[in-house]
Amino acid sequence: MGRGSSVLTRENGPQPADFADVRATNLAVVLRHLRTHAPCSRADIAATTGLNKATVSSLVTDLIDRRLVREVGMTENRIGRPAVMLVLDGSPYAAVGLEINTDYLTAVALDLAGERLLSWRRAFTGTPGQPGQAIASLAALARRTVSKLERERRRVLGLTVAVPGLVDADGIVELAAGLGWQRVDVRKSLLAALGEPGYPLLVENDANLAVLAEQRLGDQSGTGDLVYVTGGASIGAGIISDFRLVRGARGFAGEFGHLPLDPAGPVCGCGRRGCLETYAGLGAVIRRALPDVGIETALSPSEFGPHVDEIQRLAKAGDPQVLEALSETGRHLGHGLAILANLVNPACVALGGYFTALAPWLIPSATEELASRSAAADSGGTRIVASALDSSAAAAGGATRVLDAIDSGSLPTPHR
Amino acid sequence: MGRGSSVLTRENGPQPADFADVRATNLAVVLRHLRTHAPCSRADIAATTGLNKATVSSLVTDLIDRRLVREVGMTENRIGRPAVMLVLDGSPYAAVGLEINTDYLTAVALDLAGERLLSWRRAFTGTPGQPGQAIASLAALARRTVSKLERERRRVLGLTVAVPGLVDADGIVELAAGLGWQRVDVRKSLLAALGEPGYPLLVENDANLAVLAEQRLGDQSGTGDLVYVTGGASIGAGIISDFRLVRGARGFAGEFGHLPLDPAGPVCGCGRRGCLETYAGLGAVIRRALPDVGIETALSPSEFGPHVDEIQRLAKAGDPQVLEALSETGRHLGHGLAILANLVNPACVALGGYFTALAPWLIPSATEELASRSAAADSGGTRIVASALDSSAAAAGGATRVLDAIDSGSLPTPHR
DNA sequence: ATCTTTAGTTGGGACGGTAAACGAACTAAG
DNA sequence: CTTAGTTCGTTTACCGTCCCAACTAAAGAT
Repeated sequence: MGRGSSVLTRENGPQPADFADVRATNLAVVLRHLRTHAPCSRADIAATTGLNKATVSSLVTDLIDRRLVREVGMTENRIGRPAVMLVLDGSPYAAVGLEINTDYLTAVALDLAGERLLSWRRAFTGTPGQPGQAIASLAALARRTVSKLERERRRVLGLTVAVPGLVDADGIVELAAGLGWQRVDVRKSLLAALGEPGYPLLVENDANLAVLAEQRLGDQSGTGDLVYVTGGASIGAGIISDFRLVRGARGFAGEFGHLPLDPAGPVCGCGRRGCLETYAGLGAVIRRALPDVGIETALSPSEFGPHVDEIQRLAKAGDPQVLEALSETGRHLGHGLAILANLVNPACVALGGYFTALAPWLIPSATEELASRSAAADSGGTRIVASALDSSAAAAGGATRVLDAIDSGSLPTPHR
Repeated sequence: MGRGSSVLTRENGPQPADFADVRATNLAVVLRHLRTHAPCSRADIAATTGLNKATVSSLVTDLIDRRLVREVGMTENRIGRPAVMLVLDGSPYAAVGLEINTDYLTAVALDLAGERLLSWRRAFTGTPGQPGQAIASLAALARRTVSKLERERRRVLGLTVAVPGLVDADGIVELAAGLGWQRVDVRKSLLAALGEPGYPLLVENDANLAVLAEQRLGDQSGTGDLVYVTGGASIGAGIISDFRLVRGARGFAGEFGHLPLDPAGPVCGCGRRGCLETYAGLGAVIRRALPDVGIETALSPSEFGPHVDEIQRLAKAGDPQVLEALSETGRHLGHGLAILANLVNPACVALGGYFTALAPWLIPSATEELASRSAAADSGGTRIVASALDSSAAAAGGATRVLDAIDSGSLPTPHR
């Protein structure tokens, strides 16, 4: 009745199915069930998924052979034969996500169970127009990460790079204003710098990856219609609709920061007037909340952190000027979110970046503004919440994306 | 590398697959191939889809048994054994779409091959706050349509109703401003009025159905990222992203008409200021292009058609005031579309409703505005085009939706 | 000790896709 | 007319996967 009728069908071109597909699908079903419900027994899996007990046994054997699943002890003190409990096997694999941003590089690695293996962050300042240096730094970080994981005898399942900008389907960065990049083939350069590694390497917009992380690792796991808003000098949105990332024809969806709110508004860096960023970007908040901070020169990205901390401190202390500044910022943000919500009607908007730290003071006015501008009653069900993830969200999303591929049936080979 | 890895996998909950799914998938593959490539032979299908010849034979036999496919003659004058050509069998089935709008009711029926069996339109004026009457009229139209089709010995595969408003996943119309409806359970009422018919009955937003029609029947067939904009007194958008309709958590996505363009703009019917509708809605165009037409009273919906015709005539004649009015309207429309395009990055925006007739004069300025407001170069690849469909687009989309369900593998029973 | 309950395995059956061989039906050419 | 060559579609044997039912296994309950 509801969404898709056949499990196996896709809407686009002819894609015939055979038994291998059935097997892959069911392996993935078991894997996903185990990811969310571990530890549990074969019998549990059969009962919950509807698969036959015999089939589950066969699937689990296969997954154990591939070292994706491990048996771990038995249930006790219960009527009947004790059950062998199963969990995802964390140890033999790792998924890597990297993020490059204006002032830092991040690396995150997750094991198959989603446990964080490492979380590195280093300061970084790229020279606009010189993406080569930045990619070299990124490659160095990738090498260090991968070799650390390989020293732990883990196999790297894939690596995804988050870039704050427009990334097309082939991993070419069309435009990244904050980095000063234009038409940079990050995927190709990085593949070359890493010596054509065996694992898949992908490049994706940072907000798109962050929303994946929010869906998988954050509070909103299980929500099928979700938006994540990055908050920094620039603002971007990652949109998930019906469990799928909205990328658009070229992969440029989610350009949220330059949403025009007011044709008579202040001039934005992009040359137009009244963009959301000029009202709710980090610069605007700092100007509003901390007017003593110099406004004449553009703030350096590395200065942002302390200012946000200061704003948070003052807000906690109840400073009226700061509270009003945040309330006003929230209203503008809510204005922008209302536009987004009317167009894609998410169940939830998660505020990331600097918004997360200031969320308690932004959300009330943003929610109010959203409600007043929503076509549907009750804001169409859209709630605004603070992201549960920290600034490594995009990198974590990159690793998550690798795990998603595994969960969708493209399993690693049975292990040599 | 690109989109999904496994054919059978969906991202959400555990959905095990078995043989029936394989069969359904492959039946659907053949059906879809035939829809786009008919007439063609079994051998063609096998070669193009990658399915085995024997499998195709078996699948085709099955489809012929279900009377979905028909053999039609042979190839001649060719080396080798002549091929038996196959086409979708139009005759035994029909899919029905209805539309209710402020001033008309529409019924469209398509056969399996997508050929139009009937296209009815009748004037209609509902009393706001009295949805019961309107539903009775709709039910009468549905009955007439269905009985005509059954007299032709066709089986109705399904019926979908398009409503210009917010429709949730259960077919409840949350709000339809133009009709004066609020929380009307159209699906339930109509099911009751039709005596619980055997075919599936669904209710959906008009723009959502129109975009399906545009993708399937219009010029944009095959495009996976597409937007359709309805243009009448109110404006709505139907969004398809990666071949799937973007509905949102409650089904309220695509609320486009009340996009705020300017907080200092004119007051809109919704109570806010500067909504897109006040700039690009039909009323605004008429006021701009035909200032002699009374503006003091709200225009009745039934008056719209002649005015649009008049504007079109004057535009063709080169009337400078009308050309300027359309150019300005196009600019505002482009402004709104830029917001939409930055968020979902469609390959194409199709202009429907009254926009279609006036498209030649709207598109140039709209395209220019879109380009100047796009974050990506080249407008992110988004083109603005006139819809190839007429005012029955939403109803046709309703019928298309029924066919989509068939094409996705939920085939009718083998025929008694 | 026996019964009950639950877990997981085994063997048989059905189903559907694959591959290769085959007959059918045509054209081309001697 | 005969023979070769081509292509279509079916037939046959095979294999992999799932399902079902019966079975074994291992515990607590009586």
